[in-house]
Amino acid sequence: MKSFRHGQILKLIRSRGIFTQEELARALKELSVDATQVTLSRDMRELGIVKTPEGYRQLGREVSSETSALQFATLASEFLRDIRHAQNQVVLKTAPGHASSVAVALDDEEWPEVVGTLAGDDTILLICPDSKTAGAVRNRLMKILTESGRK
Amino acid sequence: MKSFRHGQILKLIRSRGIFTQEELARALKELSVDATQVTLSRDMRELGIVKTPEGYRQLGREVSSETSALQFATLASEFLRDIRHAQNQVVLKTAPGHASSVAVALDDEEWPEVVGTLAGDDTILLICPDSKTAGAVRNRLMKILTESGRK
DNA sequence: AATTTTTATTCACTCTGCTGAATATTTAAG
DNA sequence: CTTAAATATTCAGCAGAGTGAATAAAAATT
Repeated sequence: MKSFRHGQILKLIRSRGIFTQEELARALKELSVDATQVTLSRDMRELGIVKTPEGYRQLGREVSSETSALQFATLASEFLRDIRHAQNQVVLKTAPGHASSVAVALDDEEWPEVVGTLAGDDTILLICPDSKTAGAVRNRLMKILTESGRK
Repeated sequence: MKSFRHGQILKLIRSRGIFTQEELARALKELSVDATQVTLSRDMRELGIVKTPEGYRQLGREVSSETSALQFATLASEFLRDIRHAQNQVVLKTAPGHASSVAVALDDEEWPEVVGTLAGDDTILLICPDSKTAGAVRNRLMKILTESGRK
């Protein structure tokens, strides 16, 4: 529900003026989305929404920093199937059709040791500066997998 | 971990003969994947792997039937941001880059009321036979969202 | 400045998916 | 047919994410 609620929140604050979180809660309810003020407060932060005299507004982009790390780990443990290392590249295999999703989540993490990312249907190619770094990336990925799922 | 383990299992049974689940467990361990026989038994079923005189073999495709329903609901509640209905079409908005992932999961469910699916970067277009069906699809999707996340 | 309104935080609960230990069942071997 | 090996199932525990009630803090109003 969270993501959909986020979508509806953005839609609402763009289309009309919303001035309090309680008001937002009522507006969401009309769209079949139930949420308390507590939840909305969290959402505001996660979406990077601020209060202005003209109502709530989203500034810049979503605050993905805290979210994305979790998201990549989650997606990886859900869809990542293989990790291979060749020269300065790391090749990831995912479940069919899920490569771009995993790649986007990884991209959001902005690893300095990854120069670029290319996603096909079930394959992701990571370009690293050199072979050694590629190896390190592979290890880092493995670690994420074994640590998140815990066995 | 599960998905990666699945990937490694497939890699193993393709590259060399594996004849028991205990043997598989040992082979996996060398790839840094720990799993008990219980887990492997489940994996065999989920992957549609059968035992043959020449070792384990995967037949046909993955048995996604039980898995995919969960997977779509999970992905939808994670990435779906908006649902709109126009004529015989339903347009879904997702988080940037995650459209194909959600579309694939939905495709796997093989809803009879959806004639076809097209995914871009953050948008999915569902084609239905007619406007009424499209409306029903929208409702069904909404229901999945509100029921899975439970408020 | 005092009071009310609005927003943020803390804490605990729930729900879901994954896993393994113990155990039952099935299959293979003798 | 009996026994041993391999596999499947049941049950319970664990961990992570999301949420709300109660409450604290901050902002706005008077």
